[in-house]
Amino acid sequence: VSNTKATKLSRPAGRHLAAAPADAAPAPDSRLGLSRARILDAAFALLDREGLDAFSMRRLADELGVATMTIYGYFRSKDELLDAVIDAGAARIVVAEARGSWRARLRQLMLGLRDSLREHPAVVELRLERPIISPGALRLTEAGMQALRDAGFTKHDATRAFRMLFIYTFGFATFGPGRRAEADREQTITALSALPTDSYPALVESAGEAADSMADETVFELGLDCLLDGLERRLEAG
Amino acid sequence: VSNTKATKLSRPAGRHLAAAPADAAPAPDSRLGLSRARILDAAFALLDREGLDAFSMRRLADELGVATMTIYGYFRSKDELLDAVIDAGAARIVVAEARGSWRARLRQLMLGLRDSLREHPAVVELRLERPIISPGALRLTEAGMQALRDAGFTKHDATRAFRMLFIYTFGFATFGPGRRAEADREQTITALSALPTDSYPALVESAGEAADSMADETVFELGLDCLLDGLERRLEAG
DNA sequence: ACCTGAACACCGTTCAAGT
DNA sequence: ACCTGAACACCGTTCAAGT
Repeated sequence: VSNTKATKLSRPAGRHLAAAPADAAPAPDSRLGLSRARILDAAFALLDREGLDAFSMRRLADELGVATMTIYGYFRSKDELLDAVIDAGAARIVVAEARGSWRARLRQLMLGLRDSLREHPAVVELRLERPIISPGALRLTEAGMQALRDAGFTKHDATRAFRMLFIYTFGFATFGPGRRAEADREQTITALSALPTDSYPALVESAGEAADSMADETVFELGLDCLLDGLERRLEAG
Repeated sequence: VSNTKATKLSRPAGRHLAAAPADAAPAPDSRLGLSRARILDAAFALLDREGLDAFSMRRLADELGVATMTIYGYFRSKDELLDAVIDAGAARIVVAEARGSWRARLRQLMLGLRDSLREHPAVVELRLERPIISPGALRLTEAGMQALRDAGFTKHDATRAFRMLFIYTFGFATFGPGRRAEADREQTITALSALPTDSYPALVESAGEAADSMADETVFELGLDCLLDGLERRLEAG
């Protein structure tokens, strides 16, 4: 009942994976040793291994050695299953211990979130169509809100500041350098070298640097620190 | 041959929509008045109207009053068609005139990008799987690079700064308040009111503000200004 | 009760055939 | 030459039937 892939777990994947929300399908007493938890683990592994496009109920059932329709005894629909995957993914987000200044605490939280999202790209893809609020994700929000409130931000400003940091981090996980960072870098070189110098002077001049930035992981921290600079400035201005 | 939906066009949609890259399928001499441009316009309209999930080659063909396979005479595959949609979408991004300080220029550029992305959510969805470099998108990059180089950033720092702003803006378009902002706000209220006060004190205390922030459009500008603050600070520090 | 195969309404795409 | 229907290998899900 454990994940095939080694992942940072904030707590062991077990009972909370099996817990069904009130309006979800019930978990039957399986004859095949099936359970919501086991199905979710298999779904997670399949998603991490082959991505959202390759995921289907039929393939998941094959993976589990079970008829396709058997899964529908545990999850009402593909949508409900994917919602549960998100919940489980959010529960695996590492929430760092609160240490140091409000800046340091927020910085650590967002770096942890970035790392978690990088390990589960499918969760990021799924987020597109659903709001980002599940009990797991909210533990992170709680820690962030505590840091911001301790810093002196009002309730109004703290929620907006957290949301800005949260969206930035999800955005970077989505559009930042990914699995194909090196391929992206090369495609960028090709695209930029085809540009006419007279209408794209600044870009042609910096073509090498621009291509490198496509694979540059430190851009995340640059943006994060800039956001924190801005918050600090607003805090000082009152 | 014009779009059914009124959109900000940086230049009229016409010939550039029909132009095929070197490795794309050729555009035949149609008997039905079909062309790459007409197919792209229909695809754009369908995507904007019903979203990526509802989009299919069969539905697009229906829309055009044509057999499904006819489209394959103009685009080799669904993938090639969607790539062309992205190119056309990127070409529609409004690039503001360069006016005022470097800060003001970058700010305007990113607000224009945000507006363009909001009008074509499907383009954002498509971006997930492809690198963000097409001639249309690069006009924006060129304008941004000019502002940053004028400000005094090195080639290296300017590319990283632009990428950070670009990713932030795409992230906001993806994860920020969308069509269902009000629904998200309400779902958030529900989720937060179910939290136990003792383990989520900061969040429960700010539940109302947190829910409001889900639909708050001004968070985009808060983050943008924070990022620009950070850049300014780095510029002054040298 | 838990599990399953057949069937339905969809996909993208190949391929041979129409005009 | 441009266009098309049938066919293939896939989907998610319903529904009636197996054990």
